[in-house]
Amino acid sequence: MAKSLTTRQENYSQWYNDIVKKADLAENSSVRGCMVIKPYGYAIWEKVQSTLDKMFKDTGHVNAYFPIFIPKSFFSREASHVEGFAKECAVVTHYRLKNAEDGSGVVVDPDAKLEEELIVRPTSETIIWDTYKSWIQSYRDLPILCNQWANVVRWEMRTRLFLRTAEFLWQEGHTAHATKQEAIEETERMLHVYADFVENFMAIPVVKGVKSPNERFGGALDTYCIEALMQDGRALQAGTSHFLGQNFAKAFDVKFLNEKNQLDYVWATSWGVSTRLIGALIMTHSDDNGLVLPPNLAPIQVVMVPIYKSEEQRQAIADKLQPLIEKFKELNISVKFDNDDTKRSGWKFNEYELKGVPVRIAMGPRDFEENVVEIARRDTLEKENVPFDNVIEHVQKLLKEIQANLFNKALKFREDNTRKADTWEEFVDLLDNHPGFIYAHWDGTPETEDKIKELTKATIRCIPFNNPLEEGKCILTGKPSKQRVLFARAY
RNA sequence: CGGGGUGUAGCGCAGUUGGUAGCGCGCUACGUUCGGGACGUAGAGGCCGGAAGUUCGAGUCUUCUCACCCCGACCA
Repeated sequence: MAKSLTTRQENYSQWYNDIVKKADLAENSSVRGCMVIKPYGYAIWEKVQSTLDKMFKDTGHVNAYFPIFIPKSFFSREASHVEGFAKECAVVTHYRLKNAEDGSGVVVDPDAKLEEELIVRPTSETIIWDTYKSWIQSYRDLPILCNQWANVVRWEMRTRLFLRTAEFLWQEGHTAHATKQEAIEETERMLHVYADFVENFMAIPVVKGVKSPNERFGGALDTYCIEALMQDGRALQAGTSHFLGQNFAKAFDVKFLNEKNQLDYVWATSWGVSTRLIGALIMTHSDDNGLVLPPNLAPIQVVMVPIYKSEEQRQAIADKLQPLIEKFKELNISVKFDNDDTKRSGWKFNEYELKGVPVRIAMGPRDFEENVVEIARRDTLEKENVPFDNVIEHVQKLLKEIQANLFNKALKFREDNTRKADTWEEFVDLLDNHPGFIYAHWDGTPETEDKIKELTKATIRCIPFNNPLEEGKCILTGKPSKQRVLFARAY
């Protein structure tokens, strides 16, 4: 436990893979760079989906679905957008296979070559704006506030489960607005929705801010982001919200008539979070005993394990616990009663610990006699006996407490690993010896940012919102700076 | 695409100077157990990544090939 409060670095990647494997979340597929999300991992993603989806709808958004294939020519319409994605696109060139003449199996039919190649979407701005063109004529058609839950493909050189896979699941919101102001407000609103979700459901504290031009999304005028700090001291971008200006409207010629009967280009935003959030969850809360899930996101919030010697005992305990199970269900607390006779109780304790189930209730013959249950909490691994009649109340309170505790613990970790650097030597020393968030002065130029990245692998994670102004000198060039920005090595 | 590594039972691995394949976990059956991944006994499970070569004989040597992993470049 203490270990998770200091930065983990050695074998971090092995530690991470171990947890993914032991908690049965996902595995590498035999298909290059792709991931199989296993049922338990997917259950967590479904929790993310359903919660976010509700939040989107509460802010006026609706779901839709757009094609997975994007004609190649669409990409060339927005120059900086292509640049951002061209190097990692999967391309469909043919539409048919045939049996090889030498009988060696199937081959691509050379006669079935597509006239124009199709790109498997790495993101959907282009196909969506091509579609929006036909949806928008008047200011009365605006705003369009669409989200889609989809898979996207980015042909990454190196992949890591959840953090970077060739194919991943995400949601992408694409909105169209009549005014610049409204689009900016939407961009900000959705970033705050993300921050709200990540902090209050995933229990991961984030820094909200705006990206430097270098780190900006291809085609955006501004990229807002939430940045979290992982237990090895590296930053992870947990979500982004882009103000796209009129770039895509111009590229796809999407104009509308405003109230003054003037023709104008539509203003756009896009925003997304992906299965990468699961990676963030793992790297933020897990300890040496495995995954630790915040109650608000756990597919199983409470697991009940009976301990018994005989079939009669087993039955008696099951009968005794039954009303609790029903009560939990009534209260919308997801509960699993693991009455599986093929596994021993000790085995189950370990199993659910690895899987991060927040609360475990055990009842054995002794507890049965005394009319108590043993309640164990995953975050601190503490156990206590609770009178049977108080269980429901106790668990309700405990779930809230665990949720808060996980957030506070992660927040403390972040604070303990956030430092200021005033000189280059200090900056480099911190990166090597105290990895984490580093606030430092920067002269504001992309060249300097590039140089810093080249020298140290550290990047500007964001310029935080409400960043205090402060006179200083750039750590690299010594040129004047008006504020510190957030640096870190990142995933 | 550079640099390093690994392919042998479902998983993790061992395999000596070349002599016909083993260990741990898991799995199956039975019994004893059951309050933190139980134990015993008996089993099932392998063309040693693929191809070619050297040899009386190749998991082991040679060449080629394929796949995966790690470290870089790229990235949500």
